[in-house]
Amino acid sequence: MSQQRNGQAAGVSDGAVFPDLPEATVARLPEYLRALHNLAETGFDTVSSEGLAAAAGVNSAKLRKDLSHLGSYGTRGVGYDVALLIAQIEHVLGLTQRRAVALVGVGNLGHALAGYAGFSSRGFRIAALFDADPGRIGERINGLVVHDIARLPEVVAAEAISIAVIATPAHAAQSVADRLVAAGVTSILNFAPCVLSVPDGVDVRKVDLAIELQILSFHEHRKSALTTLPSPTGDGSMKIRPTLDGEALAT
Amino acid sequence: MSQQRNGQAAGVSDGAVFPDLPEATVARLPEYLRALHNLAETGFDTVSSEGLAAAAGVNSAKLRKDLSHLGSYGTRGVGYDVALLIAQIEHVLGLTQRRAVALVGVGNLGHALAGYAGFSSRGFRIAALFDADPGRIGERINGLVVHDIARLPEVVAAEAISIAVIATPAHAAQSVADRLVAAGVTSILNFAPCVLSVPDGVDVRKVDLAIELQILSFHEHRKSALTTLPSPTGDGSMKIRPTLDGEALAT
DNA sequence: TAGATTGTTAATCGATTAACAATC
DNA sequence: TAGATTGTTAATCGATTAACAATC
Repeated sequence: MSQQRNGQAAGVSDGAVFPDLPEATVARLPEYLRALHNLAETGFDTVSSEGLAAAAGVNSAKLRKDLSHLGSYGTRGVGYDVALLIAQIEHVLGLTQRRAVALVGVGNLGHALAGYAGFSSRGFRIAALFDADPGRIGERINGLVVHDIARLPEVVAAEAISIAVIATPAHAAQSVADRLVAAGVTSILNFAPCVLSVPDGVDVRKVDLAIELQILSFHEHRKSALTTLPSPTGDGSMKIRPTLDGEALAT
Repeated sequence: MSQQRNGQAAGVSDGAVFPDLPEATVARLPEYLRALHNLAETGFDTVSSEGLAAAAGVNSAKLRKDLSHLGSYGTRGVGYDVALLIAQIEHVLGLTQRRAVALVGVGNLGHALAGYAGFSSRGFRIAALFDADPGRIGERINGLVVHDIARLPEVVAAEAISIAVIATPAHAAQSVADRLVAAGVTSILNFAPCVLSVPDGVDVRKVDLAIELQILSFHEHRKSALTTLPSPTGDGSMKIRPTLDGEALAT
C-alpha cells in the first residue's frame, strides 16, 4: 500500500513516450500556468524567464530548468510564446479536457468547495456530490443534488469520474476512500485531517488547514524568540519587538 | 522582499538558544502531533517509532531523524512517551498558548473557514473577521461580527493578532496583504490564487485548491498513458485500463 | 541477560542555483 | 553584428534512507 506518490513522476520505463518530470517540477507547473494566464489577459504575447519567474514567485534559473524538462519551447534572445507555453503545460497536466470530480461530504467545508469557482475556471467540473447524512441527501447545492454515498459506484461510472475530493470528518475518511477506490477513483484530494491508506496506483494529496497554521505558528514562535537578542550582523542594533509568548528568553 | 521562507528554519545565529530545524521536519511535526493525540485518546502511554511513523504515514527512519532534531525524548528498547512527546512538539511549534488569527474575506470559502472547527481544536482562535463588501460588514458568523477592513490596525492591535488568513479574490489579495503587514501581522496563510510579495520577516504559506487538483490531473494523465503499454517488469502482462483521455498512445 | 528500540552515521538521492556557451 | 535570453552544465545543498552501535 502506498500513501503518497513521491520521487520522479510516473512515466513509461524506457522514457520514450513521455519524459519523466521531477515531482517538484510538476508541483510548480500549475503556478506557471496561472501566471501565464494572467500575462495573456494583460496582453503579453511573449515573456522572458525572468518575467515569468517573477510572476510565479520563483527564480529564473529554476523556471528555465523546469521548462527544459518539457522540451524547448523558448526562443533564445526573445523568451517564451505565452499561448504556446500555456498549451504545452495544459497538455502535460492533462488539462486539455475538463475533468469530472466527485466531492464527498457537504458539511461546512465541503459546501464551500462545492461552490468554489476556481475549480471550474481551472480545468475541473464538480460532477457529483455525496454525503452520508440522510438529512442532506437530496439537497441542491449550486445546481447539483447531493446523492447518498451508497450511489457512488453508479454515479462514478456514469460520469466517468477518476478524481474525488474528501471533505468529511476524519473518522469517516478512510471508509470513504475505500469506497471511492472500489468505485474506480484513482486520485484523491483529502481535506480530512488523517492519513489515508490506498492501494498502489491511487494518488492521494492531503490539505490540512490546521497544519498550515501550525507551521506558521512555529515561525512566529521563532521570531518572538529573537526579540531581545543582539543582532547577528554585529551592527550593535537590537531587534525589539514585544514578545507575546511570555517565554523565557536568553539574554 | 521574500515570498516564502525556505531552507533551515530561523533560529539565532549562534544556535545556542534553539536548535535549527530543517523545514521538511517542521512541516511534518504537526502530522506527528495529530497522530500522537489520536494515540493518546486511544489509551496509548507509549509508542515506538515504527508505530508512530505508521500512524503519521512516514517511514520510521525519517520519524526518528526528525525527532532527534528536538533532542532525545525516547527510551531505547521502549519507545516514546506519548504525553511527553506531545508536550515537546507543542512547545516547539509554539502551541502552548492559543494563537489569535484574523480572517479576511468572508465569501464562499472564507465563510467556511470562519466556521472550521479544526482551527479551534488545534491551537488557534479566530479572533476577528474582515471584509471589504459593505453588504457583509456587521454580519455575524459563528458569534463573530464581520468588521470593515479599514478597522484592521485597531483590531489587530487590540487582539494581539500576528497570524492572518486571506480568503479574498485574487485581485484583492496583495492589497490585503499590504494592509495586514502594515497592521503588524507577520504570518499569512493565503488561499487566493496569486503570489504575494511581503517584506523580509513576514512568512507566507499558500494553499491553492485548484493547483492540488491539477497535480492530481497530471498523474491521472500519466496513468492513462500507461494503459496499453507493455509492463516494464517484462512479465508479459499488459496494464489494460480504459483510457478516458482519448489521447494518441504509443503502441 | 536477551530482546527491543532509539539515536546517529554515512551513503544516496533529488532539488536548487549560478554561470555560461549556444543561439536567436 | 550586438544584445538579449535560453537551455544546459556542474557544483552545492538539503532530504531521505538503511544500517547498526548504543543502551534501555
